[in-house]
Amino acid sequence: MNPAIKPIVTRFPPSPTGYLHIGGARTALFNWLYARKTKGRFVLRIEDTDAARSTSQSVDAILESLTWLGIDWDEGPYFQTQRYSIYNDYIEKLVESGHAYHCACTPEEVDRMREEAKAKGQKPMYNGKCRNLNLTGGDHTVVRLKTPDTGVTVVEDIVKGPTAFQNSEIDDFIIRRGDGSAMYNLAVVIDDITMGINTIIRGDDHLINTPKQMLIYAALGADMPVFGHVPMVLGSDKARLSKRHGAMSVGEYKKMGFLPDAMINYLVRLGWSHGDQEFFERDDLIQKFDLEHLGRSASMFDTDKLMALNAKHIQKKTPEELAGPLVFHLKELGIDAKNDAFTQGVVQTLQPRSKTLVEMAQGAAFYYHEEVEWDPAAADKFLTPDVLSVLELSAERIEALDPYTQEALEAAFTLILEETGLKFGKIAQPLRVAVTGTTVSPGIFEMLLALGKEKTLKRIKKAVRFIQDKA
RNA sequence: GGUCCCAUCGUCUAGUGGUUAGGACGCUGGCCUCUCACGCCGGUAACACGGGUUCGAAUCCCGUUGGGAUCACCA
Repeated sequence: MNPAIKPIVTRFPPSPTGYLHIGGARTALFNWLYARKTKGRFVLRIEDTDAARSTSQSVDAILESLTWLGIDWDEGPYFQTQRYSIYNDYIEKLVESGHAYHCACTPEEVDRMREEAKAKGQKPMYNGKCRNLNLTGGDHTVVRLKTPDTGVTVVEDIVKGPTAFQNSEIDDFIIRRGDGSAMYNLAVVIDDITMGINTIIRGDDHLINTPKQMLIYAALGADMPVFGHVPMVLGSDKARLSKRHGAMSVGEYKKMGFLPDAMINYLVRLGWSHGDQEFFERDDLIQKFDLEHLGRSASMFDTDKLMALNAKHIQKKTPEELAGPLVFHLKELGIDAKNDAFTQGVVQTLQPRSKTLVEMAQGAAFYYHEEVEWDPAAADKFLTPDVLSVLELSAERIEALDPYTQEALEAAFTLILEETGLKFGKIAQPLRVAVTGTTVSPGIFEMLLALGKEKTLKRIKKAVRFIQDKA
């Protein structure tokens, strides 16, 4: 198949009944990647025909999450609620061609049929009562597809392999409700046909719908798309991912300080592989993604691994790229920061030691505070009379530094060490506590540099006074 | 229950008849070191079970077991 002649067209069709969750994001990602890789098109379609559960807030949230992940669409979003007349045209066609028929049976009647069938140990199916009655429709009449009684429908699934379903297992399912609205299986097929979708990658909870949908394609004489059903993402107890497994919406992961690139990297590896490679950047992924290496078995979501990947992506990014998102997370901590040279300097010191942006923001807080806030225990242990003179000397030497660079700082302390005969370990912790307030921080020199001369001096001097007062 | 799908370290996976079964996360020993990290070196740990096919099976077939999905005038 020459892609120049027949471009790949994929789609993502979320139901706006909640936020974009992890599993949905992964499905969207697979479709998007495949479209991008093949230079095809990616269509976004909102399946909002369930009026009771669909909300516009959900639509907004889903669009926002996709945008955050960097998954962009070439067409849409289309809304199924705006396409009812299209579905009806096709349903009429199906009735006229004899592939579908009106059915006047009430839901109660159908329930009874199912009960009776069950009682006889048979499958609970519609018994085809109206099948050959040639009803012409009317109030509360539904339309059913006339499905074959014999033979098999084989889904040539590109991830599961060929999967056969006995047509006798498929009953004459409803394609249009009594109120005139189209049912899911019909709407999906008509949408996919009219939108030119030729590659459908979706969760394997849809695998059982597929033969029904294929029957509609066949009845319409339409080209069959390529199907690929990827396994579900499970929670840590191997049950389908749900709220009780913790965060499941993409938005929550943004709040927790994950990078979109890390999310994408993690999600794609959940069910797809490229040999031993674990770390992928966007462009690399678009280039390497394929359908051949999609996995067939379900996988569990593992936050630890996401975390590790996030740390790697944080390390790979430039301070410029990270400063913006960091500002957002600093704001969450009540810190007003800007994406400027100062923040970028801060980022640089924290990059190798932050697994998330939240962690980075917490580690960065001390840089922004007007006054140092010492951890009592740390101050008690390290801001002691025996380091008073070194701290004073440090302040003196730092004050004289011009220019204030990391090299100059290192040189100044090398000299102090020589003069005093102290080991660096002796003065590093007191200095760290004096300036940051805690015993944990980035390396002394890079940290003093990022903090700036003025704040550094102010804090060391404050520590000196603190020790003097204590004495 | 019927139908369908799935099965390699705890987790994500590589593997497509012949490998000391590889990598990553986690856990862990060590190195590095101004703290915490990063990084580097090493360790731990898997082919669910039973039958076949084959000179030879993680790889192919069947069964068992165990998971999952689905059985609507929801999507």
